[in-house]
Amino acid sequence: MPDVRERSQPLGGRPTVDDVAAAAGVSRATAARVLGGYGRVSQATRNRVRQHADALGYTPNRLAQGMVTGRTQTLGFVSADMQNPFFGQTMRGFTDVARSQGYDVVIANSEEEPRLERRAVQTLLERRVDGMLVAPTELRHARHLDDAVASGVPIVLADRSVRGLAADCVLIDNVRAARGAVSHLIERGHERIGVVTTHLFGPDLVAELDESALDPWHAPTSVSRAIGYVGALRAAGLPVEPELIVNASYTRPEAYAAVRAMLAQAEPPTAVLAVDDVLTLATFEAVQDSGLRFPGQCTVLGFDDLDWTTIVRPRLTVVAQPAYDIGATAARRLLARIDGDTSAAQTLLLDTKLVQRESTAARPTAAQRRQQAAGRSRARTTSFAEPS
Amino acid sequence: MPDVRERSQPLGGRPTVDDVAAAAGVSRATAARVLGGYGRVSQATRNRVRQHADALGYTPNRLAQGMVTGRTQTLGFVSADMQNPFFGQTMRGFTDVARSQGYDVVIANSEEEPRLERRAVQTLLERRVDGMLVAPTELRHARHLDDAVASGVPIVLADRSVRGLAADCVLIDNVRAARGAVSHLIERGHERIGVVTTHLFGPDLVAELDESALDPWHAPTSVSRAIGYVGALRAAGLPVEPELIVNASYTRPEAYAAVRAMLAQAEPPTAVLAVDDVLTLATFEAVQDSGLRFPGQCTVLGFDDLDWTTIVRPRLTVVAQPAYDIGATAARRLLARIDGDTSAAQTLLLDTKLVQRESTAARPTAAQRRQQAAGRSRARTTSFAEPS
DNA sequence: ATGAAAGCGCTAACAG
DNA sequence: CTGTTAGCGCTTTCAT
Repeated sequence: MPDVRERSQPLGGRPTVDDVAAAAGVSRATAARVLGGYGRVSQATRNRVRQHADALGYTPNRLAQGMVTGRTQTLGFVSADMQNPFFGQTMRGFTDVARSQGYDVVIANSEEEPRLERRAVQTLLERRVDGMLVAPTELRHARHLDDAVASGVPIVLADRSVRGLAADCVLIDNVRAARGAVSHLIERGHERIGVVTTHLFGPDLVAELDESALDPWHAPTSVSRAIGYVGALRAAGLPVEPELIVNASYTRPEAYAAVRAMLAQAEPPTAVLAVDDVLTLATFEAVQDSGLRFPGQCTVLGFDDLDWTTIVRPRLTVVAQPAYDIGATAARRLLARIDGDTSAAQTLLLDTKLVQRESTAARPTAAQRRQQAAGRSRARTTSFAEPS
Repeated sequence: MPDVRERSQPLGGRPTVDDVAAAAGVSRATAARVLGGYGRVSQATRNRVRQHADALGYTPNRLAQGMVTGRTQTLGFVSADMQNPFFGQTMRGFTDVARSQGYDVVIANSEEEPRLERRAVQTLLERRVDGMLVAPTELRHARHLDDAVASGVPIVLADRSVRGLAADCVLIDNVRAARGAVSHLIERGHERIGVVTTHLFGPDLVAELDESALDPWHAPTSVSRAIGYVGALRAAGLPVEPELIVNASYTRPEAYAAVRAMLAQAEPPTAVLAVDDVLTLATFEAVQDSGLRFPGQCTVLGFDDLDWTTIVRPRLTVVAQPAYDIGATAARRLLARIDGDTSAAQTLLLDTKLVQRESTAARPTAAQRRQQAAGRSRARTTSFAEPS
């Protein structure tokens, strides 16, 4: 058995390959070969080196390895907010496949701020990550990403894509997903359907939301989804009514108030699509509190299949995004690039799923449809039973 | 203006300090001094170096820096599951303060598996992180953490603590938090209170849950909270009834079933405490579906203040944990250690908050209390209106 | 104020 | 199969 203290460490100084080599009585190269698991070494010396290595408590230094190999076995992940469930799942998928291939991941969040995103990307570059995922903040143009791509670091965009950027991209077809959801509502007999979205900016929302007027591939996801909503109505020959389009700011209280306001109009919608998890929460609450209890009077169809959507009664029908898969797929793309894939940048569209639950099980009643057609005053229904 | 292509890079090879030095016509040391921001350099040469640096697109190599300085400006974060909202918030707090001090963070999740945790810690050690947070899986003993501490890397435990480990620790007083919640229920007149927890293991749950029988500081959080529940009942002179203690496995469907079963007994509780977010979700759903509508018949008090707790009516009273602060505080502790703080390991107890909302606003009715006393058959109430 | 030289810990030819 | 020799890009004495 080798001695445990063959060479004392000078204060936090961990043993190195040289220490192990000296202890085992072999050259640095040989020790490095067995410790690093490359080259050929006889079984005998291999054992001896290993023995001394863990007697000394040897821990390889990845910095040094990266220094010479040029690979750090590290991937970067920059998203708007790791706390958001969507990105949380995406991150999970990303790290899972990364780890399965021996990669670790360093994270950074941009908070939707271009400045922070730039800084994050810069830091990752300094750390010499082997590749990075970014959920970009600026969709029309991102100089720092162009530079990064040009420098040769594999980059994969997730959730959103940047116009003209030559990088792989993993996302869903937001227009299609929203269109499918609204079509589902139309099939179930709804004719007056609202939408709760955000990030619209033009003075004329309806015109803005025409698919031909705006490139939905480089627009915020909420806008693309609103475009899908309009598309579905148009395809069904239904009118697009500005008063049914809620352009809320991205906070729950404000979205709540905006939805309540929409619901308070003379002819409220019989169904409303909310285009992301936060808006879904706010919309659900607003509909519930408005007294327009669904699914009888007003149905909610949400985005993102979070846990709570199944504890409410009726359970919510939602458009589920493959968040985990987006992350996992992005990581795989990155690893492929790292392994030398030099094919043209590709955009991977992952499927969304309309999870049909009770909130859209019922169709509007005959009375409601009459009302829709005639435009009478708002129907009343019993509100939620209050705590006794 | 310096030339943009002063020295061509041989294929992904980024410009180095030497390149910049050559371009600027100074020595490597001088260039390094201005680029690294240390030592004294005249304003004139400093400008010149900077100029050439960004003309070349110089990006410092942190690996090399770490190699020589021994500091990587990196912190590690290993938790059970980054996807869990609690850890998501903790991670956010952690990374926020880390970044504010120029540190990045690499993450890993243990999935509650000791083997994965060990591997994660090992990897972080190889990466020479300057410190790491770990939410430990094994609470009685963790050799790998002892080793890590011994090797000199600052470690901070979060959410849970390991017996006998000489490391800083940031968590809440779980016993106290649960006791406070149950006391709140008792004050509101409840006398028959249930608890939904997990990870209990003994044959005699009640005996096991005696604070004197088990060290709650090194038990799973759910067990510590159950101990707090028992403590509150005992302090109020109320009996601890085994049939009111649900020991569910940590999955929503199983917890749901277990709670339904408890609720189906002849004398259901008038209030039940769920000790974490998942169990709260399951408990809420079970109470709702049981027809024992709260707060009239049965009240739920949950753990973790998630978004959905305010969309249900009545809104849920919960014990809120300072998840973000746990992460932020842990990071600060780590940074202090890195900066040379050699004081004894300290345990920081952060406050929880009982967020009182509607679910515990009402007291049990006279009828219920009579029933509790007499032990009659279960009361019936109108169930939720079903979709029409 | 600036330069020269010596490594940090490891891998990668190239010899033997 | 094993040893020798160069560095990777940077910081850091120690001189000048």
